[in-house]
Amino acid sequence: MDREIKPYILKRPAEEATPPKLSLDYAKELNPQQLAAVTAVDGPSLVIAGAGSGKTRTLVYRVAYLIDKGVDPASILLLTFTRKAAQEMQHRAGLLIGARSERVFGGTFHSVANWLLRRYGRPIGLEPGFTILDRSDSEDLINLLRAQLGLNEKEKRFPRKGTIAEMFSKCANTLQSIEEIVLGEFAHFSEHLEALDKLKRAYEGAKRQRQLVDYDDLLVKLRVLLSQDEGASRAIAGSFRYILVDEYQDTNRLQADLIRKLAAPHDNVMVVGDDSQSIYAFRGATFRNIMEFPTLFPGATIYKLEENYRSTQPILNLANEVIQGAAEKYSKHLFTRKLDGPLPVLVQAAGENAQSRFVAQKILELREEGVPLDEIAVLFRSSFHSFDLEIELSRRDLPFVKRGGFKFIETAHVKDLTAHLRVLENPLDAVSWSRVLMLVEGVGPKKAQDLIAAFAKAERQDRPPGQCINEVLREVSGRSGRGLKELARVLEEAGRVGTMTPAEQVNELYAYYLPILKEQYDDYPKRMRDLEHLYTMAERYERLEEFLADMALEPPDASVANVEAGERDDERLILSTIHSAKGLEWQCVFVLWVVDGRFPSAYSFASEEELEEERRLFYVAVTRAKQHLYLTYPINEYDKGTGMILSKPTRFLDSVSPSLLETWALVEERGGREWGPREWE
DNA sequence: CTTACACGCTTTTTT
DNA sequence: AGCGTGTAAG
Repeated sequence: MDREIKPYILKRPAEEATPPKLSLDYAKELNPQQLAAVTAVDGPSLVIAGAGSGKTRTLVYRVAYLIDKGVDPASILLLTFTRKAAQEMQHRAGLLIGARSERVFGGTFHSVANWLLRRYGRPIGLEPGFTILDRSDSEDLINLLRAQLGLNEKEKRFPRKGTIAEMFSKCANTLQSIEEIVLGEFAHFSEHLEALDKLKRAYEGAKRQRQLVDYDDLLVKLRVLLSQDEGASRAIAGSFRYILVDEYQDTNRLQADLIRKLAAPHDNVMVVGDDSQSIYAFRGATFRNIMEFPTLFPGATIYKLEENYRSTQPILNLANEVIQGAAEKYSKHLFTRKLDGPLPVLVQAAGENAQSRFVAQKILELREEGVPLDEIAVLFRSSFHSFDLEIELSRRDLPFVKRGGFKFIETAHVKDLTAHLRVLENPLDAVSWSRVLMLVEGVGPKKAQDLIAAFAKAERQDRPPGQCINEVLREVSGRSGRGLKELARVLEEAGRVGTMTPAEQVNELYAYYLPILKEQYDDYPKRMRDLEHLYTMAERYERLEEFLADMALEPPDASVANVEAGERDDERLILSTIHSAKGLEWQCVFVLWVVDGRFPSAYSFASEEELEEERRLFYVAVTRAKQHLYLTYPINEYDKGTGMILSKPTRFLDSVSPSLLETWALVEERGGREWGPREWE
């Protein structure tokens, strides 16, 4: 029997329907200053956007406006501070003008440079499969070379690997020589200048030879490419006709120069930022970029966004007073129409645990009052400042996620497993090789280096490098022989080109690594779950190269334990370093450890410039709050680092009029409960 | 000569 | 918790 077949129409998603042309009423959706910036004509423009003044909104509408006017989305370059920010803007632009926005080229400076270098980098000696070194990888490589050059003979105190990496990084980001950096900022190591210079050359040579690229190199090499290879330079600069840069106050000299070069053919650059929120000087950023933009791009138009849509007047009053003390800034005056709201509160706690208990208790109260948990954030200067609070929150079953600080990808077991993936992708990667080899029983630093040297020797033109390496591994006899043969087997298995997805490769290597993991860590069950998490992340990729690059450039910031704690409840409290809270906002914000010595950190006491940066950091923290702001400071805390007893609130409140703050002191409840949670444990 | 392991010291912020 | 250093064991 024949059945009648009825057609059922599958609709195209709404976004793909023909988008309206210039249908947005820009004048209605934006205030006059925002509108002026959004509809600015071609040429350079600088948007000074105070905290909460609708900076993202302005950028999103600008993108929409350009596309609406007929600009090809693919010719718009949107440089943001995190890839998340780029995605969010693309999404919001999509809501305005449809799917065309997806073709906007957006990301961080580093991810854009990564993309361009893989595509155009050959002329300057970069193969598309190059490996990105994260900070600890580059430290490891520096350490290796230092040993090889015999520079760790300890006659005089030689800088640690971390310090050396910092020096090299500063050179790259501030466009200065090693001599300028050492004499200027590390004068106590100036006697080692010659050795450091030699080490720096060795480091650069080793990276070049082995197709390794550290974070700074991504930018440095792009700059080299733009100035040395005319073909690539024309192709790149020609494909971006409009450049938008977010968070311009946190760019460094190198990045400013890149923008200058990318925009050379047309000068269509709009940079957006707030000099008062510049908080990345430690990695070479300088708010002078924003001050000097009009010099770099003569004829730039300046727009100022001064209406704050985020915070109440009492919070803004405090913020304005705090930043009043800053030495150098574009003058701007923030105002709001939300006149009423509670005064910010300065809370004195008898100690760190009292502070934690206050925060936890207050959060429970706020939740009773109807404030959702994900509208509350706890901010702090340094990642470890929240350890005690984290324990307190777990005890009370308050779900939270922590942002900033230690990254998933940086944990030892995840690094171990990815090192295996990386040697498959780039057999020249000596840093990963040494990590991989040292995991084998009976192999230490010496044998690992010998093996890596043997790989280079065994290499022959007529065969793939992996094969030569495996032969070397198989020939080893003695204590480590068995382990190395096993390693060769699994690498061959996982390395079959083209037949395996990244996820399958992870799986293969996981099976090999598991016994090593169990041997090494007592808490291996937790770590196993992290590695399974790595597997699910790998499933999203088709190519190993892409997976590894993304892991280095945009590492997921929570370890699995945290994520799970959060997923029990879709509402979760945010704990975050102030740096990671940049650009975000909450109904209620707590700032921990607002005590002189922690905030500003005692490290910054010596330098006026660093103190200024801490002040701006405090300003950023305060301006995250919409309604409620609690600043807490424990007293009588002994600081091991400096030997000081910390008791005084941050100096940034010294000049603030008392009428702008409520002050509370915590008192223990009398009677019933004589014990604190500490003894109860 | 190497590897493995124990102990004390120091710890900012991140692409 | 991780790094560098010193020491015992292979």
